[in-house]
Amino acid sequence: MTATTDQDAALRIAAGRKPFVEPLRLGERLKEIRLAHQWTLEDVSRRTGLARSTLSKIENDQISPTFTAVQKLINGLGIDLPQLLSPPRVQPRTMGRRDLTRRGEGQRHPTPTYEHELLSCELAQKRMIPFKTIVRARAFDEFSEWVRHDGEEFLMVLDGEILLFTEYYEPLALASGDSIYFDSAMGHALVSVSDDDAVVLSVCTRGESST
Amino acid sequence: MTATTDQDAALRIAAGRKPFVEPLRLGERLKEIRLAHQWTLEDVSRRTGLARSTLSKIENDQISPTFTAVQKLINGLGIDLPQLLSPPRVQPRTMGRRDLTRRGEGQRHPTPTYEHELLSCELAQKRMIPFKTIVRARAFDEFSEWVRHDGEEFLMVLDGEILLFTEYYEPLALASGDSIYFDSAMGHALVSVSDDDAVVLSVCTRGESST
DNA sequence: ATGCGCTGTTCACTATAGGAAACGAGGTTT
DNA sequence: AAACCTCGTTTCCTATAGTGAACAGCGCAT
Repeated sequence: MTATTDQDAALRIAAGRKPFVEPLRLGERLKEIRLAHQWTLEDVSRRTGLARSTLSKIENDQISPTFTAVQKLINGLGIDLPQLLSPPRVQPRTMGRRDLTRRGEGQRHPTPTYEHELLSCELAQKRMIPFKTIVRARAFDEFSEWVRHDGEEFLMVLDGEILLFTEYYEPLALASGDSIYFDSAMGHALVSVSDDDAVVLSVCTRGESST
Repeated sequence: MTATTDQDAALRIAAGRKPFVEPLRLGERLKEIRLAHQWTLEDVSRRTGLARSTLSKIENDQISPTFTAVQKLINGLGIDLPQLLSPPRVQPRTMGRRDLTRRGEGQRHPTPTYEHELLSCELAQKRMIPFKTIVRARAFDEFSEWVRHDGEEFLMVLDGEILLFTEYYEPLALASGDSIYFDSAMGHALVSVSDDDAVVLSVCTRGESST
C-alpha cells in the first residue's frame, strides 16, 4: 500500500460514503424552471428547438432525454447544467451547522509514514477537510510514491520541524508556526527532522463540483 | 401547410442548427478517464452496465448518449458530472503553486477585537483563506454585530482559551488544541478567556461560483 | 505458424427518444 | 351555446440509442 493510497483512503473516508445515484428529478426541475419564467411549452420549444411533445414527455419523466437534447435545453434556456441538475436550490444547508473536535478526539488513521487525526468528521458535505498529522517518516525514501490529490492544501507546523518535499521545488524546512499553501496535485511528502515526531495541521479542499 | 407550422419549422431549424453549442467533447473525455484508470471497455461495461459496443460508440462520438446512460456512467465510474464535462479547464492552474509564510510573517490586519495575520497572501485565486488571529476581545459586548460571511470556516485554538459565541448555539469554551468547523454565515464571535490573549488559526472557504 | 485470449470496432436487431399531428381541457369571443 | 384560441397531453411514425454477436487486430503461449 503506497502513501498515496493511504492518504487517498483517509480523504475518501472523510468524504463519506457516496450517496449513490440520486433520482435526479430532471423533468420536475425543468418544469420548475419553465414555470418560474412563465414560459409555455411552445416557448421552450422555440428556444430549444425541441418539439413541444418531447418537452412534455421529458417533464413527465416519460422519456430520458438524449445528451444532445440536454444540451439544447441548457443552451436554449440560458442555464448551465448544474443549475438544471440541482433541483433543491436550497440554501438551508449553509446555515448553522457546527462540528466540535476536542484536542486528541479526532478520528485516527495511522499509516506507516503518517498518523492522521481527522477533525470535524461528523459533518458531511463540507468543503474543507481538516486533519492533524503526526509525521512519523524520517527520510524521504520511506515514501514509495508522491502523495498527491486534487485540490489545494494549507498546512501549518504545530510542533517540531519538518522538511517538505515537493515535486517541483527544493525541499523546504518548516519550523513550528510556519505555514504553507500549495496545490496538492503536485506531489508532496513530509519528513520529521526534529527530535520528536513533528505535528502539522492540514486543511485540504474538497473536490469541487459538489452539485 | 399552415403558416404556423412553417414558422415553427423555421424557428426550430434555426435553433436546432448547432453552430456554437458543442464544445463538450464527451466521448473524448470519457476515453481519457477510462485510460487514466487503465480500464478496458469491458471493465467500464461491468461498472456501468452499459454494453461494450455502446461505450465504444460514445467514445467515438457516433451516438449521443441518453441521459440515463450518462447517469450510469457517472455513477459507475465514481465521478460526478462536472468532472465528466470539464476536461480542459482544470489542469492548467492546479499544478505547482506554492506560498510559504514563516511564523509571524503574515500580513497583519488589526481590528479593535481581533488582530488578524493573513497567511499565504501571495497566492491569488486560492480556495481557502488561512489566517492566524490573536483574540483581543474579552467580552461579547465588544462586538457591535455578529461576524458573518459566506462559506465555511475551520478554526483551531493554538494558544490560550476562548469562548466561541454563535448565533444558534450556546457559547462554547475551546482550549488549546480544540477545533471546530462551522458555517460562517451563522453569526459568530470569539472572546479570550485566558490570561494572555488567545491565538487561533482559522481557514475560511472562498465564495464559490467561480465558473 | 496455429490457436487462444483479449482488445476495440462494426453489424443486425430491438428498444426507445424525438417530431408532427391529433386530441381534450379550460378560456375568451361572438 | 358554438366557434375559436391556446395550453398540455397523447398518438402514431421515423430516427436513433442501446444491445449482443460477429469481426478484425494484437500479444502470447504452445
